[in-house]
Amino acid sequence: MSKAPPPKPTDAELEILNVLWQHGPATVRAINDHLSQRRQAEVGYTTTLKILQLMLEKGLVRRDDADRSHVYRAAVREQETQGLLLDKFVDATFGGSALKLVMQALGSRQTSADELAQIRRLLNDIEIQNSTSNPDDDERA
Amino acid sequence: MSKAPPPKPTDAELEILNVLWQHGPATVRAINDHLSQRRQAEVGYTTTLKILQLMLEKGLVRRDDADRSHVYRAAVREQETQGLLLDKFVDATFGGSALKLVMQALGSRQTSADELAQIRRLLNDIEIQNSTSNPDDDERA
DNA sequence: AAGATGTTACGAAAGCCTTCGTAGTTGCAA
DNA sequence: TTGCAACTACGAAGGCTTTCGTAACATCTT
Repeated sequence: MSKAPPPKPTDAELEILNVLWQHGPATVRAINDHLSQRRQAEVGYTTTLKILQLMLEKGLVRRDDADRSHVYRAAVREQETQGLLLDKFVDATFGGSALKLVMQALGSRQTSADELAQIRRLLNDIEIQNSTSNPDDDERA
Repeated sequence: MSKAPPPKPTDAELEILNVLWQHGPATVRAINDHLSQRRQAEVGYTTTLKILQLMLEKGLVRRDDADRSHVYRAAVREQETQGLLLDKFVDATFGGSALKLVMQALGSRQTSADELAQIRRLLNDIEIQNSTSNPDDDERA
């Protein structure tokens, strides 16, 4: 008996969320301009409006309708949402194995030395965390 | 002027491809059994059949209809298909940054020491490749 | 030969997502 | 005040995906 979990956004909804995450709260007009720029063609204004209205019902965005031009802002966090989508994707495409996904992402794609270094740093952090807070994992060898 | 590229499989199609990749060529009956087992509930036999017929039209599978029970097999490779889906997903969800995806996958998820080691090995391989075949990348520091 | 069983082909329904047209409203300008 | 421009709300169409029912056909058994 409480707030329903925020649902998985669709493609168009995710595109809008990306705009909101990147630029902060915005009017339909502003969002629509960003979308039109990001794509090849113009996006119908009412299309963007409609999707935002659906997103409002789903709880993906909030809006401030004090002014005539309503201002929308993301109601879900970027990392959480990405994590949710990632889970589904890993399940459907890689049988739930995050390792396979990472291997594929790094393997079949050119990765710069910079990025590799960042990943190395992350690996170190994770291993430190594993061995300090979780000494019984499987750290032999 | 030639063969159209194989289209992006839908969720149900991907599920079937996973069965075919894992078990090799199979009849509709066998595929349907696998799907029913993998899910909670029974999958309608004709549902599986229908999807396979659509996949055949799209070029995602081939079939041998020499026998009365046709035998289907994947017509697209696992790695290629996963790579295709991964590209779309990275674009839509992480703005095209494979690095962000990897960080998220490794960060918000417990990863075993085994897996970390495998990733380290892959990183080494990649760096070796980068520095041998591409000495001018950006390897200062 | 006849019937039961299993298989393919096909049509269609239901649901979801995206898109857009239209109507109604509000605010501003002349 | 009248008219124009911008905005919201809403309905509906179109497309795609998934699901299933039904019909037609082949195969095997008795």
